Amino acid sequence: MLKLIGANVNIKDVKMGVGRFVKAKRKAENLTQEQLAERLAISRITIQNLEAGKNFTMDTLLKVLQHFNLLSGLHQLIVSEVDAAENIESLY
Amino acid sequence: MLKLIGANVNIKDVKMGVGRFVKAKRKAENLTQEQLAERLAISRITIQNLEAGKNFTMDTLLKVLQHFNLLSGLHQLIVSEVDAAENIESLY
DNA sequence: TAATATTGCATATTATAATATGCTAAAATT
DNA sequence: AATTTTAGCATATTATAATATGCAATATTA
Repeated sequence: MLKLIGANVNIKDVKMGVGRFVKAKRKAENLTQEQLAERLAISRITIQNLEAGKNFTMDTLLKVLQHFNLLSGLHQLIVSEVDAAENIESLY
Repeated sequence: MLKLIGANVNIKDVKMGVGRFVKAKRKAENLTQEQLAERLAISRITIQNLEAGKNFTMDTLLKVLQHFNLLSGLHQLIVSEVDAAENIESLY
């Protein structure tokens, strides 16, 4: 079966993607896992596991995103999605 | 001090936003916490905690997003961000 | 508005994420 | 290329997310 637009993404894929993303952002700032970890007051192993696509918590992810100045943008995105979702139901 | 564009978002705010978002999407499908939970093979309490802005794992969030057909979109977004981040470093 | 269903929340238990340590492989530095 | 630094990974321990249960407060429905 030929698949034109790529669906069938599983949860593991997304976690791996997040891991690659964090690693790329970290490298872009020339930080070691150890350096990033200590700035977020978490352990190197937690960064290592996140980058390796293991399961992790929202707190860990959000600390990382906060370091890369992505927290406000994410929050705005979520808020606008909430408004959209809440307004759709209020239309009926 | 007057703040024009809203920064200063903290981690708790984002988790609360995710909670409101999930609740709105769930309500839009007329599902109870119990119904959503059983479809994702997790407990109602986990949905309750997520919606209340407590800490939660990526697996929990991604199961929820998968139910609302948002996993592929998120994955594509991440992949494009990874490409951007990796290409920026490869430019130098 | 009475009955029923759903949600919020507290406590206790279980599963697992976060952690520390130690080692090996791979990069980076000299 | 030898040395030093960094990253990956395994095992064991600790902290905490996920869970079950019970009950009170709200919604929802009859």
